[in-house]
Amino acid sequence: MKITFKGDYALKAVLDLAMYYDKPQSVDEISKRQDIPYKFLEQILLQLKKGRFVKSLRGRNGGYVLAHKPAQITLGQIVRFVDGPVEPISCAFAAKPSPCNYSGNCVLREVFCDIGKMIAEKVDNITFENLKERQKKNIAKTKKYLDYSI
Amino acid sequence: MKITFKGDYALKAVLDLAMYYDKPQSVDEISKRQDIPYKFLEQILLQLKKGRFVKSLRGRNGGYVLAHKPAQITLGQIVRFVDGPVEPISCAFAAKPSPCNYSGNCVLREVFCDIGKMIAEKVDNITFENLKERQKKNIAKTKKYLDYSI
DNA sequence: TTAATATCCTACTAACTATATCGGAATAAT
DNA sequence: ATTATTCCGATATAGTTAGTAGGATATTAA
Ligand code: FES
Ligand code: FES
Repeated sequence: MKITFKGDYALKAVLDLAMYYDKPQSVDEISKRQDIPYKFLEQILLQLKKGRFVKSLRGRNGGYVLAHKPAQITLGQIVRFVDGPVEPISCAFAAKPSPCNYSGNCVLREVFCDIGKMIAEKVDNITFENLKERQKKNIAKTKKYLDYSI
Repeated sequence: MKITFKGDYALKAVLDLAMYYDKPQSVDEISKRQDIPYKFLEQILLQLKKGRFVKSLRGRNGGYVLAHKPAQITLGQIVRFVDGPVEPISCAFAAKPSPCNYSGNCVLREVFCDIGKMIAEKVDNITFENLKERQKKNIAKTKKYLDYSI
């Protein structure tokens, strides 16, 4: 699993939409809050829309909303959709593995598959509801710290 | 962690040298046994030599040998040396992390770091002695199967 | 001594990927 | 009509990947 800037931006955008679940957020708002280049984010959200992770509302006061509840979207889904398989090498892909010649008993493959499964289990068990809650706690903690320091 | 062809080839080459620990193996032999393009492998072995993972013997009857015992070389060392950090994104690099603006309390970073540590722990605890033993068992198993099927 | 067999070294290339930017069309609210 | 927004396709630029090419240098066997 290599997470590119694009993938990272996508995760941030989805998390942002999870935090503001109730009303549509414009590309501009997300872009500024998450510090993502506007035009790049535009592309990414369009892609996420094609993947049915978000919905859009066009025209004035438009923007994006999540297509599902945060608890129903996992980190793994977004990462796979934007950055491809989470396994470290193609012979270990869960979906469409392409092993080398010694395929059958390649020890490296066994190791790569182990690692792939570990990663998959992790990312498939983290939802954006989880992330949202953790984010809220982090913000509260920072606020507390700031309150004390003033 | 994304393992490239180059990284995969490097691992195969080192494992091959671990299997034939006693005498030097030429690029040609390794290339044929492991099905790696000759010229590419040449480059890779030179790089591994710079990294002090292998030693070379020049001239006729020359070749490469491991610079250390298989038990002292880990999967992680080779992967890092050839393909870079095993963490999935730069803000989670153990060596030189470069976090985003919300650095301090970025939940995504926490997750990425968790995953990075998982991967690191795995690859740092697999030595080429381990791999060699597993490989031998696999070969024995295949042989047994072939013996029965004849 | 010479031929054969090796490693060593630098440079080159073609295809692909990453990270955007640009310019405008379509849509909807005010 | 004006303004704010999404939508869409093209372009750009730099870096990475997966090699290949051509020769220099070292060692040894005949
Ligand atoms: S099957 Fe992946 S390295 Fe052999
Ligand atoms: S620090 Fe890596 S995404 Fe925020």
